[in-house]
Amino acid sequence: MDRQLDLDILGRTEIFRGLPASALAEIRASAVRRPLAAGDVLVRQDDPATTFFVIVSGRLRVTQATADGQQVILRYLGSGEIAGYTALYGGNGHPGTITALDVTELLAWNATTIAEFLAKYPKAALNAVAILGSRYHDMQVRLRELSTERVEQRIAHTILRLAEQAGRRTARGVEIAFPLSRQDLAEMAGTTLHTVSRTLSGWEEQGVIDSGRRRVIVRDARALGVIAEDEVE
Amino acid sequence: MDRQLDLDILGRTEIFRGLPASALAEIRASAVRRPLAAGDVLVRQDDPATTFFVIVSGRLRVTQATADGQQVILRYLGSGEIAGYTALYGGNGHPGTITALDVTELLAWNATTIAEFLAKYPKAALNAVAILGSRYHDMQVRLRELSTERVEQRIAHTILRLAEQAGRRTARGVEIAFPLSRQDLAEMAGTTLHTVSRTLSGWEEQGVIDSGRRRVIVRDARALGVIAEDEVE
DNA sequence: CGGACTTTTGAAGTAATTCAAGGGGAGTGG
DNA sequence: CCACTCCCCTTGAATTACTTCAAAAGTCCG
Repeated sequence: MDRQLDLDILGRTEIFRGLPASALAEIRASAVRRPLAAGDVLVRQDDPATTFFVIVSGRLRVTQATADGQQVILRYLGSGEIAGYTALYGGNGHPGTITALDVTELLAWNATTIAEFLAKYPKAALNAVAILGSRYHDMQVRLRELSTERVEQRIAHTILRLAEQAGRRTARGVEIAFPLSRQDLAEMAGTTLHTVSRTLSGWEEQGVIDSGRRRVIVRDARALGVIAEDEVE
Repeated sequence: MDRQLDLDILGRTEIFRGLPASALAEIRASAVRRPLAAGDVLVRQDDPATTFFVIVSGRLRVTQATADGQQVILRYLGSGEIAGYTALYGGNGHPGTITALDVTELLAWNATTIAEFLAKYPKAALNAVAILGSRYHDMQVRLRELSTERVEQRIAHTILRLAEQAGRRTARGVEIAFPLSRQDLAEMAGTTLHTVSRTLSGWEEQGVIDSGRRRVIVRDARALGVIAEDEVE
């Protein structure tokens, strides 16, 4: 029964979507459940990529740090998404540190098992191509934003993206469904928490957003979109 | 004979590496040769991704532009590399504009053909996973650099990367093997041509590099590495 | 040798960071 | 239930790294 549940879930993940039940059963048989508590570290930056994960439930954050401790948030991961993609192709080491934000449930395989599975079921390999292609695409867009936009636009784009990815409709607007501090936003938008704080204060006054301690609610997504796109002249 | 040559070349490309000769012959049979002159545009940003390319010889540049004309150089592509990865999985549209820098020779397939090929030969799909994974990885590193480093370090990292990717040993040092203007460097490092010019002038005085009109030669890679890594305190 | 790019360099301006201090909420422990 | 503590957030003021503006000097190519 638990098995059955997992098969349904597996069949809806981005990597195993579209596979026949027999394949799902096979991959399920070699999986290991891995529960995490909030704050647990799943993999550390530069660790060898020996394990591949699929997120059953919960939320994780991927960060990359510099030698002197500054860090950048590369991505948030939610249920159905993969973690530890480097294990799919024998890459060098994990590009970042992955930390659980909530209680999180994962399925885990070792790198060789998953690689063999991709070779056996082309659909899974094609899913992997699509996942990595679209993540690559996202990064290109973020890189361009970081290069060409001013801070206010970048913060706006960051919030819009988070709202789309993890937004929850509420009475007051679209709320980002996990705790998000000023510091977190700064590490996504490439700025400082001070600038984020000042910017959000301004938007709050204009009624564009609503925010509090580690909480952001988008009240007027359209206005935020204008801020994000508006080129200054 | 021409066919034979192409099979050898195909077998050495990042996407078709490791495939049996029969598979290579099959993929060659459905390929179309596509020659480009310097300056030709292969695909335009946001165009639907209908075609997939492998570079036989030459060099291309991938840029992404904003609505108001600012642009960023996402990547340079050389022989053996793929272009138009979006066609591999039916992604939305090309993330950037791809322009030939030299006379360039490509092989082209339409998206459905290449997708079927990946499904038929898992090794090719796994190669694609590795290619996209490593490009994704590169972008994560660049994003982190752009977020946390100051301009001088970013320019140093950019030049070191280019020297590694397209460096040619010469008597005076490692020369970047294609024309590279201050503007180009600025669009890779996220700054302006003025700042690049000033920075290179300084390095030239110190004997770290040698440069001229659209030319950069790294004389002292170690010194450049120190500049790139040195955190300011 | 003319003309179009590319590069250089100075000077002024500014967006955003850094420095600094204080305030407020949420949770904990007495 | 109140007080204490730890984060997180806010806001001013000073600083600065970098851009923008401006002009001139190279350099390559036809």
